[in-house]
Amino acid sequence: MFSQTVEYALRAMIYLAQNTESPQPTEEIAKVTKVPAAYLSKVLQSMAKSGLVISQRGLHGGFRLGKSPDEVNILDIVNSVDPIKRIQSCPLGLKSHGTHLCPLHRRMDNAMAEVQSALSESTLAEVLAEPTNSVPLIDTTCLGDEDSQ
Amino acid sequence: MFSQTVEYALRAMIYLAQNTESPQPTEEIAKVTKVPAAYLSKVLQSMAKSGLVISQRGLHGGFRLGKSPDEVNILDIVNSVDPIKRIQSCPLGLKSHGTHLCPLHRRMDNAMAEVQSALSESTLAEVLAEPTNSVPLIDTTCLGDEDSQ
DNA sequence: GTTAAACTGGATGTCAATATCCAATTTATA
DNA sequence: TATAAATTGGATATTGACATCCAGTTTAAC
Repeated sequence: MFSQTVEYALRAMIYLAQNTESPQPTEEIAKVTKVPAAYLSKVLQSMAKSGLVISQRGLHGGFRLGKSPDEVNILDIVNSVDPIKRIQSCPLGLKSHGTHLCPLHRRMDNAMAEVQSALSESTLAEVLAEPTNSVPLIDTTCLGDEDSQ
Repeated sequence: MFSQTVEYALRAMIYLAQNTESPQPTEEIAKVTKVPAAYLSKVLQSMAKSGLVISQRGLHGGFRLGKSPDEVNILDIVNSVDPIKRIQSCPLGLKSHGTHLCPLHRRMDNAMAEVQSALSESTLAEVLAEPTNSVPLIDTTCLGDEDSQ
């Protein structure tokens, strides 16, 4: 459903939203998010091109968010690395269908529209503010939370 | 979002729902659905294993629906060839998260749940019964429907 | 300026999804 | 029972997603 690349991009963005005080080097992000560092580098470059993150070269460089966490929603991240392609016209190229999708493709496209809608409703800030025992990227087993679900 | 294989499977099932009087050979289905015949053969085999279609070898053989069109929904078809994998537990393997997904993965999984829900609401029969100028697989440009949208 | 940390871009490798081909088998019918 | 139509299963390409590697460039700090 969602590509591995999307999953990696989301993790990296969460990490950067949790660490805004200074640029975070790829190696550090990779370690915490458990993403292959060399590949994460490409994903971050891709997100830098769309302005989701800002890169800083050189000593003490790394990546930081390009926007405030409350200005970035999940769909922005997904679309940055692996855009959801809506069905714009008949996949069979039937001329009489054109942009007026048949009931089958209308339903498939509606499903994708629902995904877009759902993902666009949550910002990074909201995801991180939600009260929970499962904080994204953070393993609390070492913190003695035996009462958690 | 959805694989090419899913698109092919849906087209084939629509075709079989439109032609229930006799088994339809792969070549014929491929021609109408514009799917590579050799590949469609594999897709049909896959759907035969899950009972969505029934194969008949030999002269006048081919494929026919394994169930009535009103007993097959779109999700059944999608799951038959390319199952939607829900997020069952933390993709990072964080023990403290386990099956209690963090807000990020909860939202991604909810989006997938919405897709499942949307796709499960339409049967083949409903898709084909819906009044429209764009009948699935059928190109009406030759029929003089100049008033269509 | 030198150095070490860090990103950049290109080349390359790996693997699963997509796609093709064909010999073997099945089967209706003449 | 001979034949032609059709699926079956295996082998084999092709392509794009995922992943790795490295030489080159940038930059903070000494």
